[in-house]
Amino acid sequence: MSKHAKEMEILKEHLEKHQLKFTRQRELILDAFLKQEHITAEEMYHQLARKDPHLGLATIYRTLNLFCEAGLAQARHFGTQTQYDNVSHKGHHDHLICTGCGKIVEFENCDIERLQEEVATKNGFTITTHRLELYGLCTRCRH
Amino acid sequence: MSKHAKEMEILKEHLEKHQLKFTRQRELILDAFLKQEHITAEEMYHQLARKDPHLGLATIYRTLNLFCEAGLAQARHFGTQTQYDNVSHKGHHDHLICTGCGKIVEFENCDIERLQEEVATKNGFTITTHRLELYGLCTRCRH
DNA sequence: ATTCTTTTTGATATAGCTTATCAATTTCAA
DNA sequence: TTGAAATTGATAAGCTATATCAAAAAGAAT
Ligand SMILES: [Mn+2]
Ligand SMILES: [Mn+2]
Ligand SMILES: [Zn+2]
Ligand SMILES: [Zn+2]
Repeated sequence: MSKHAKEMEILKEHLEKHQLKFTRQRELILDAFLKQEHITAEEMYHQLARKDPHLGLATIYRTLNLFCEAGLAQARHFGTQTQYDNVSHKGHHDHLICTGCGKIVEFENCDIERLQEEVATKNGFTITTHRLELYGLCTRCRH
Repeated sequence: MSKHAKEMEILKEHLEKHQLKFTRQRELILDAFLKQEHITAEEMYHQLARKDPHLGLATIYRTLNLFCEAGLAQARHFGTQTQYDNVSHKGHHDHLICTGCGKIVEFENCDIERLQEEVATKNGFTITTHRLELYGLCTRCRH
């Protein structure tokens, strides 16, 4: 049984349901993706260039977006770059981002989530999504 | 005394301090900017085209970025578009954004801010900036 | 295994938004 | 009034992501 059997199964189910095909590229990209917590399309492109020099950048983008539709990934826009977040094994969370070294730390805070709902209700809004990012310096970069 | 005398003064002080010049375009753009809470460069371009059809889009961008440096504006990236936020008369705040009609509501919540600091400290981070946006539907768009 | 339809891929063009370039113009201090 | 320095407007270029399209691959049916 492969290391990423469960996620591979989720992908295959999504593919079947939408009459899409299982390809060598999709398998390759999923394997690489699941080894990371957060990765950009560009990083993945360079990383996979070693395994398959002919893999196109457009295919990387298309496939990562496919993973988003299948619920395995989420696109996150941090600063200027777009990180694809491997959410196959985790629930909702927000991020701390170090502007020094690029380190990303995930966190969950129910109190903040609850206060957000309160703010929305007070203003007559119904929240569908939100975005909370804390930018700063990590311990190492502060020194 | 002009309606935007105070802000005009802030701009002039910034210009002097940085050996920049006070121009007709900067005055025109500041006047238009201060009438809005949030505006995109593109919107401002079209709005001012009536008053001065020769005003270039690059000048709009340059000038709005100048206002950011002078502390009169802040660039905010909501969804795909960049809104310039008129912060001349207000302190820190976050936003509720209606994905139906584009309405933007500002809010301040000390409890959320405090919890953010807590989260950062717990993870060894020192926050320099943050970003909190709540996306959803306003009362009108929900019906 | 072969055929055949549909989807996918890779190379590249294009889009959308913002900044860079640069000659001509304007500002403003001397 | 003069002249150095900054600004402007038109447009090219940069950057990231998507669109295009002919060739290739997938996979169901035979
Ligand atoms: Mn994450
Ligand atoms: Mn605002
Ligand atoms: Zn760091
Ligand atoms: Zn609305």
